[in-house]
Amino acid sequence: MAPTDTDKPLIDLLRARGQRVTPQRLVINRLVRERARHVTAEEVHAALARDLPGTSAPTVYATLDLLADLGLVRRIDAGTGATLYDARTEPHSHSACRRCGAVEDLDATTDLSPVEDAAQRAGFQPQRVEVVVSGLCRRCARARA
Amino acid sequence: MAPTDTDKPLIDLLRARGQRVTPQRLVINRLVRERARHVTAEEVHAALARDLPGTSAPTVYATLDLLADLGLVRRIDAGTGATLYDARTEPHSHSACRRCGAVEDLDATTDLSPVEDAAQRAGFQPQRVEVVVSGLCRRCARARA
DNA sequence: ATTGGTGCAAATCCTTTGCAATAGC
DNA sequence: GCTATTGCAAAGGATTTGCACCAAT
Repeated sequence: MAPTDTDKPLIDLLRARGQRVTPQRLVINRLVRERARHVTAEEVHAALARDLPGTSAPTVYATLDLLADLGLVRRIDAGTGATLYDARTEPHSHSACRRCGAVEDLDATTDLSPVEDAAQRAGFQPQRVEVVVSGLCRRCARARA
Repeated sequence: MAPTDTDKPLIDLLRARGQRVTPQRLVINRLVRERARHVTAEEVHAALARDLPGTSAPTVYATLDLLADLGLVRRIDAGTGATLYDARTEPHSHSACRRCGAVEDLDATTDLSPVEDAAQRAGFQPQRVEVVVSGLCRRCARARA
């Protein structure tokens, strides 16, 4: 498993936390990055069948959660059934189609600090703010008409 | 099943859509309203054991979704496992604790129209915007320290 | 050599589906 | 009476757990 540039941040973070560098972690990290955004655990698992056969579903889930903890990926709960993992970690919103489940990025500049402030005022310790617009994607809106 | 004031809006909406007025629908509607906010389908089902024994889980789910369709309740997907149903339908944000799963209302005045606009620009037909702040509630933040 | 990670299988949790029986309209 | 709703049982999908083995440090 020769280290690549993609691996470096992960390796450093793992070492810093005294956690182990395993092929599963490296490959899953690569997969999430090279794929289109918004992958499900299931999609990662399927892709692994090629790159690292024998990898188990629990390992995929554990590793994706680890990457999220490390800040390398972002978890998205768009209410479409499966949790999505996004290699794009900077703040952005998502649209989620109620009918087909498609989730897309939205580039909107909204100041969400009032929401975080409200949370803090309530004694809550905010870590992340998620904005999901639900409705109908272009295709499904057309199909309905 | 003597009609109450709580029932009226539901009855009117059902009639308008040619749908039937059933005891299950009336009671579930009442329950969601009289309880604290953010009830799960499971909680409603449990409460029904008292008010209308024998009601099935599928009926609870179908009815809550119907109420959401009618605009009488709001579905909330806070990423805490179960879908929540909220009798408070006007726009407001939520905080969701990563550790204990507690979901609370947040009263923050944020203009979310830029997000809706971005969605529309992308050809998406927005129906609702959901804002969820995830982090640690007061209790869990204290417990961790 | 330690012990954190992994794979396997099974369990759990939430929700939906298929179908016959029931009850609104 | 017609057909939407219901209940039952069972299936389904996503994720987690328990435990023995393996491999990174």
